[in-house]
Amino acid sequence: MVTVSTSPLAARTYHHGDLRSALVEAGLKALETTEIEDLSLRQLARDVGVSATAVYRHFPDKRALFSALADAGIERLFHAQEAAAEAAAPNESFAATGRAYVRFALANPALFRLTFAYSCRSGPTVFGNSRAALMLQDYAARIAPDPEDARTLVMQAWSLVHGLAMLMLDGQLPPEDALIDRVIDTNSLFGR
Amino acid sequence: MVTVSTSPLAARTYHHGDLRSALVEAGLKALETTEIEDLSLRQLARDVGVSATAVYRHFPDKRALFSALADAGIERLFHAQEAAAEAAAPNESFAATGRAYVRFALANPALFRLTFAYSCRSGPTVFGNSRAALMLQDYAARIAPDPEDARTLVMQAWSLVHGLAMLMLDGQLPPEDALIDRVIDTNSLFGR
DNA sequence: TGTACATCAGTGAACGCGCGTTCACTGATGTAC
DNA sequence: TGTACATCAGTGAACGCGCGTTCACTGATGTAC
Repeated sequence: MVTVSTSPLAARTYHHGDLRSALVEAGLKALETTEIEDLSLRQLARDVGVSATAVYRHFPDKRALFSALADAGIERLFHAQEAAAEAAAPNESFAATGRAYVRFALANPALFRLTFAYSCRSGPTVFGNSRAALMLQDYAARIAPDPEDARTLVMQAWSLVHGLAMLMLDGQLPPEDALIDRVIDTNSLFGR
Repeated sequence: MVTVSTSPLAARTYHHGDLRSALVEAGLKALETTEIEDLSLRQLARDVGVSATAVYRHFPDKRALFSALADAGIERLFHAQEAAAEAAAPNESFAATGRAYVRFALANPALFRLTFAYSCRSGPTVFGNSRAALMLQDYAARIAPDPEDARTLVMQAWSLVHGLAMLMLDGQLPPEDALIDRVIDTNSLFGR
């Protein structure tokens, strides 16, 4: 990767794929160390080695760029949950996906926040319609045969993990691993 | 209340109390119609009818001003919960406080968000130490005799209501009253 | 095979914006003697 | 009772800041004939 050069072409830091995905990658990278409110369109353009105006060839405005980051965030969150489910014992996998949700939030605080701040208006990839949500609905249907009960269970489980994640991110609850395990316990909560 | 005038003294919109509380009041008022990121120190000063620099006589910086707003938000949230508990049947009052928490968030979205965004570093009034939290601990101790269980129950209940509130605020779940009642159901969740 | 032309992803300069904060100041108020 | 003085909540001008977005442009690429 060429990072700095006087030649306009070599100054670009993206070689494979187009500028669009390079910007998204740079955004994900930046969110590892930057708060949402300090993340700017201009900075991402700088990171990629491109003028700020070049961004407008690929996104209508800043919001659209951030929405693309939110989509990527949902995808990553889902993969984290999927991996956790596969690693867990079958009767523990429901709780495992919930715990993975919270741990993902703690590991990627800025991305997690941006995901929920920008996904709601981004169109078809609202979390409620994502693959992660479908997985959750699957689990709920297995525990609660009645569809109405299952739907309620989905919302309860989602609220529980989302609330725990937010409270820990906001410093209201200590972000401790043991605490996550204790709070997200399928058996004690949604008693068998 | 004098609102506009060429006389410097009459231009002030606060008559009773000091500028500090006038600023907090103006902030609470502004949060009814303004997003957090559009709320500025300068605007609040303008609302009160005072120069921006006057604010610095009462708050070291913008963060401190916003933290004062967060404190006021916690207080209001607690009162909403308290009122709901008193209005409910005794065996329903635990759920009632939780439902009031969510309804408060929906009724005061910007204030609710600011409360949690700014209370964590504001010092002694972190929500975890507030009167609202004490009330919650009371309920939990009544349901779960074991102190460890009670502590877990506190965090589960808080996470549930906080998560539901955030998901509804972020447009991930529809902000419907019936849904709040169904999700926050003490009996089905923390079964007796 | 060569030429004319459309396309389109980039460029740099410029725009207007409101912000948080600092500075030296003013002028009313209260108090000590 | 009058005077000198400290206090302190206000003032307006100014600072530097980086932002999102618009504009007219350039220059490489591909295609039609």
